[in-house]
Amino acid sequence: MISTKGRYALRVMLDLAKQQSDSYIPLKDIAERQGISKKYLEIIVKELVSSKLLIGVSGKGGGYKLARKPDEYTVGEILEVTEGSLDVVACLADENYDCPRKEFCETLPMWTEYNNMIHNFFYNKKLSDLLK
Amino acid sequence: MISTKGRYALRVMLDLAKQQSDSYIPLKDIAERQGISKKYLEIIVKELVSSKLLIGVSGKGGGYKLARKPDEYTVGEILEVTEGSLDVVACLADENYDCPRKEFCETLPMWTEYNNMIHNFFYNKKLSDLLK
DNA sequence: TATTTGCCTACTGTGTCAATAGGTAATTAG
DNA sequence: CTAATTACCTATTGACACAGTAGGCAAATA
Repeated sequence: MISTKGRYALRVMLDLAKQQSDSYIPLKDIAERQGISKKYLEIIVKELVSSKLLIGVSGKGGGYKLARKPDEYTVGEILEVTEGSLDVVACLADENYDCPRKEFCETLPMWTEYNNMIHNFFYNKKLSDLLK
Repeated sequence: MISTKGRYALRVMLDLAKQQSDSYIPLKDIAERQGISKKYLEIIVKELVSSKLLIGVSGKGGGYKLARKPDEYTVGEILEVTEGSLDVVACLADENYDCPRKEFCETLPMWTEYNNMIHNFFYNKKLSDLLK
């Protein structure tokens, strides 16, 4: 399940991608356009800034803007910031977890296939692909 | 994220699929073979029984067995019982939720595509496909 | 200097996950 | 007929994440 965090993050990124001007956009404007609580968005946007996906500037005239061009983002990297990981089962999400059943587990191959499918799906989609 | 509930359910089904005899298998045996707490499995197996995926019989000589042949189950239906739903975003999982942004939402098409991909993946896989 | 804006810490209520605990009901083997 | 076995039922727990809310501090410019 993709949580609201990830979905909101994507909508913020798209909202900013549609602003053709290079100036900083206040979060208040984005929140109003998107119909999302500004307070809640602050949490999400903070993570996007610390992951260098957005640039934030304080003070009057400040706000947020994209750090790159829309076609230089994948949906995958945006979701990964807010969702933590796109891995679908604990066996694969936890790199240092060594499952004792992995050699003969009958379900692991399917989970691996599933995991790869999802990664391909989101990492082959650019932010710009969502703009119609 | 697929939870342990779903993953355990699949392993129970597979464990039973591998028993070629038609008799009832006690949960205790399955729990020991799979290395999963029997108490926890009870919860999961109960849901499988009430969904008619398994048949359970009480008393001495009782236990569980598959209700159909392994190639007559899809992985999707097994997971759906324990995971509640395979839908990946709230907008699509909730049938009677009418999102006011759906007509112009730029992310909805992607979620729909994603949702379809996952459904296809799991509903085109039979339980017997996991037996090697 | 006043206003705008991002940034920081903390808190809350709700829900689910992953179990555990203990008892009751059903069924058959001896 | 009785004792053993097995499923089934209700309840509880601790940990954690989600989806916010609240209030104040810091930065920067008009």
